[in-house]
Amino acid sequence: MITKFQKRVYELCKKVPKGRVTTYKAIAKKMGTKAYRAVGNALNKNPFGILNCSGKNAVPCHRVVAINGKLHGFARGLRKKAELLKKEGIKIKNNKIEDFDKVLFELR
DNA sequence: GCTTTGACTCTCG
DNA sequence: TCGAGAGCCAAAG
Repeated sequence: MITKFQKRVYELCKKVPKGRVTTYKAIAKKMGTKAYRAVGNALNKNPFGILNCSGKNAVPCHRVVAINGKLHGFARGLRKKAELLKKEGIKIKNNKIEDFDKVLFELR
C-alpha cells in the first residue's frame, strides 16, 4: 500500500543523485511537514525492499541518513548500505559519513 | 476511532 | 561528549 505521503518521500529520494545523500529532515521539510519519523517510517515499510535499492524502480533509501550524517539505525542491512555508499564515492567511518557537508544534497 | 510503534530530531542534564 | 526524555507526524493494529 503506497500512500501519497510515501510516494512523495520516494520521489524525493530518487532525486538524490549518485554519490550524494540527504536527510530525513530535508525531505520532510520539502514536503512542508515535520514528520521526520513518518518519512523514515515510510521508507521502513517501503515496497521496494530494504536493500533493493539497485533496481530502476527502487528507491535509493541508503542515501537518506540522519541529520548529523550518521546512518543512525536503519535496518540489518545497515552494513551493506554503508558499503554501497562507499562504493558511490561517499566515505563512511564507523557508520557515519565523513564528508557529510560535501555529499549532502539539498532537495530543490 | 483510539493506541502503539518507528530507518527522527531537539533539548536538557 | 554521551545519555535520557520529550515532541513531532503518519501508518498499522
